[in-house]
Amino acid sequence: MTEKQELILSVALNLFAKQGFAATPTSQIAKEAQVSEGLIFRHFGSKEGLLQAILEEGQARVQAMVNSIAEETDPRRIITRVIDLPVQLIEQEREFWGLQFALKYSQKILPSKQQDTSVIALTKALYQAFDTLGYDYPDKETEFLMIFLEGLSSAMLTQDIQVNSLVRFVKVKYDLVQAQSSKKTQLQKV
Amino acid sequence: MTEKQELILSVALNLFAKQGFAATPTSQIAKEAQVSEGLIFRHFGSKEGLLQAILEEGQARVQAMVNSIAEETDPRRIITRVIDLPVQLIEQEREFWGLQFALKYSQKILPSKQQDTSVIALTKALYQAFDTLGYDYPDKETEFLMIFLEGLSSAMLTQDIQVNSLVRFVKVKYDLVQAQSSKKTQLQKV
Amino acid sequence: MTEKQELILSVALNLFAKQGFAATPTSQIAKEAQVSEGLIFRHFGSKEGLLQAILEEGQARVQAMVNSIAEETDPRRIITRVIDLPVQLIEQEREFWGLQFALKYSQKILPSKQQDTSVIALTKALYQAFDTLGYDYPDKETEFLMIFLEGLSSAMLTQDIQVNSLVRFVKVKYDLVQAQSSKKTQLQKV
Amino acid sequence: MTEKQELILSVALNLFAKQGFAATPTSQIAKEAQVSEGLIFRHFGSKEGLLQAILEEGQARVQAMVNSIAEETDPRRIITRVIDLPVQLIEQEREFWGLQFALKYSQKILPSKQQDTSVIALTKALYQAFDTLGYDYPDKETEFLMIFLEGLSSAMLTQDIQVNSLVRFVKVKYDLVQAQSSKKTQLQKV
DNA sequence: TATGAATGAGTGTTCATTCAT
DNA sequence: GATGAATGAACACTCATTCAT
Repeated sequence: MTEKQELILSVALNLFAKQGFAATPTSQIAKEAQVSEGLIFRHFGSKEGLLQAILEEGQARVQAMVNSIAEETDPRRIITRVIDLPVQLIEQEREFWGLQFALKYSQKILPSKQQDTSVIALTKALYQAFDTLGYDYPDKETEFLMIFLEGLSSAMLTQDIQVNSLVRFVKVKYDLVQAQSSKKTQLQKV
Repeated sequence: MTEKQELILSVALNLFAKQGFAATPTSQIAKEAQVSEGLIFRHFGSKEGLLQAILEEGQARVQAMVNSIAEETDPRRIITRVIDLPVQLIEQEREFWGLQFALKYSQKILPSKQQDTSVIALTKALYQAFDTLGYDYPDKETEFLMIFLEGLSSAMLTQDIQVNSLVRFVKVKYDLVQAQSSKKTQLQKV
Repeated sequence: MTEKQELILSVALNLFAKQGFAATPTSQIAKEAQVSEGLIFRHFGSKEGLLQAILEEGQARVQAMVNSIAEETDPRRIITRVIDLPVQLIEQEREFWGLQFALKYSQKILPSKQQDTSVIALTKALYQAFDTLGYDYPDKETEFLMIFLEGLSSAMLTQDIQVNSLVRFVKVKYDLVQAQSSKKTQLQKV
Repeated sequence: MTEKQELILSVALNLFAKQGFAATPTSQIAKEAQVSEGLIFRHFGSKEGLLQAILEEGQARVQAMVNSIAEETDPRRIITRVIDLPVQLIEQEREFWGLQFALKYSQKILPSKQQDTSVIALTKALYQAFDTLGYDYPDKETEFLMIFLEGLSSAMLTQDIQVNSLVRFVKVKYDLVQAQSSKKTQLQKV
């Protein structure tokens, strides 16, 4: 991966995230990266190929974090880290994840099996954690949490929310940290 | 709103949902609606105007349901109906909501104040419900549930999930229905 | 076929014949026809489609002449008219035939069954003429003449030849006209 | 002419013949010859220069054969060999001649004086042969035969014809071989 | 109201050619 | 000699939009 290739990738991610994939002409990428337009096609074959390269680079980083979580043994720690994951990812690479979400609904991308792999690994780890902790419906519990986290990611990207206090609130729900007050919630462990 | 206008709107929604807004040429809409391309512009001014019209028509229907929920007085009933709302909406108008989600991330959305209005009304209703029921952090509880429901909507649109059992699971968590088994969950009411 | 369509067709034939199909950009056709480039694609779908339209228009005219020959009954008259055909065609529409020949070798065109049809009809008519006249190998005789005429067409398009005297010479060979001198050729009727 | 130069020439001839000159990118030639694209330009200066080199190499081979014919003294033998020439050339180097014909009509040809030279030499030899044999219009006779042979070459390249029997038929016409049957043709020696 | 011919700015992509190494 | 990254000028084609009828 040459220097210019990295440059193109980074400029393209910027623009795709800001303007959307379809709305970003390759000519603009070339201009802002100060390379010829042809170079994009020499290296990535097509605009779509460029997008793939961006996604693959990002997915590699996700996979590393997911693997690290899957290796944990303490169930509480697994759940905690899964809850923290979207916040970390999005804070580190907000643009990448904005693009990722935009693509999910745009009929453009078959989510590159790697993403599926991450999600599956995460799901499995969560399930075992809930199971170990004696939750009665660990599968539903897992599904519930995963869906919430998808919503959370989406909200972080599109709204102004106070993530930290919300995350803490969730962790209290799952008994991962002490509530600051002594009061209990009414939410039940099903 | 003449017959042809309705026809254009309906064909356009179909195509936008299936192919995406940017990827659907007005020529295709015209052909499938069997009207001339010029007519679209005479009626809706621009392609963007056509999109607005679709969105507004849909929002009107949402607003009606939201208002009906906001008029409820029983807090449990409010929460129940809020939880049921996304399922109802998406089952009734899956195409419309697919488009709505696609737009949300596509930098395209001029968020049509009406949508905000609905969300605000819903948020307020939920907050009062949780407050009435004595939840300690009704604001966080509201935020949590709203975000979960956003995730749920998204999951319904992009994955194959068993909504009914999941929704029931959630309702048990919020003590809105009896758990089928006698077991309790570990989730705490914060 | 609107006025502008005809205009495009005629300008395109001019340019294709002069510069070759591949070497003529649609932008140049548009500019010289003083229409927008998009109009070419609206009417003919693609550059290739434009070429097809040109060829079909020309083939229609050929077919008419061929049919007229095929209806002749006098064998001498048939042969005479077949010999005269390339000269007439090329003198009338030199550009069209230049294009036609260029295409034949350019791997671009499958010669549009209509052309085959004309050739077959001509071949059949010639065969019957030679047969009627008692030639021993009317099939070979036909093949020989057809191939000569192809060479003649080619020569008319690429060289400066005195067609008239050459054609007369050929007609004498086939005993269709009187030799101007009394001498005989040595060419044999096989 | 190094080994790599020959390799490039041969690959390029293959591709030009198969796909046409304009439709063959230098990148493809480089890839199939397993050399860098730059090397083509170092050796041949330009794509056009590459074509010239191919053409010249081929012409050299033609010239040799033509010279050999021109040195014949027996007029019958000259005519025979001229008739056989296209068959031999095309059977030996079909690709080269396919390219040659394609170029002839493609407005591309800078007719490489060498080709003219061959044709002129052939024409002169034929003329003398016909003259010696007492043909009344040796010039017309020559022109006629040359044009037929051009048609024959073209037909060999574009159609499926039985060349051998046709060539034999022609030779009988010119009284160069005995007809297989005893019948005579009606073709006259003008 | 309704048509559809016409526009023109833009899009992704190709390709012969150059040049630093 | 040989490479391959890099260029930039084209190219075919698309599409939202306009307008005369």
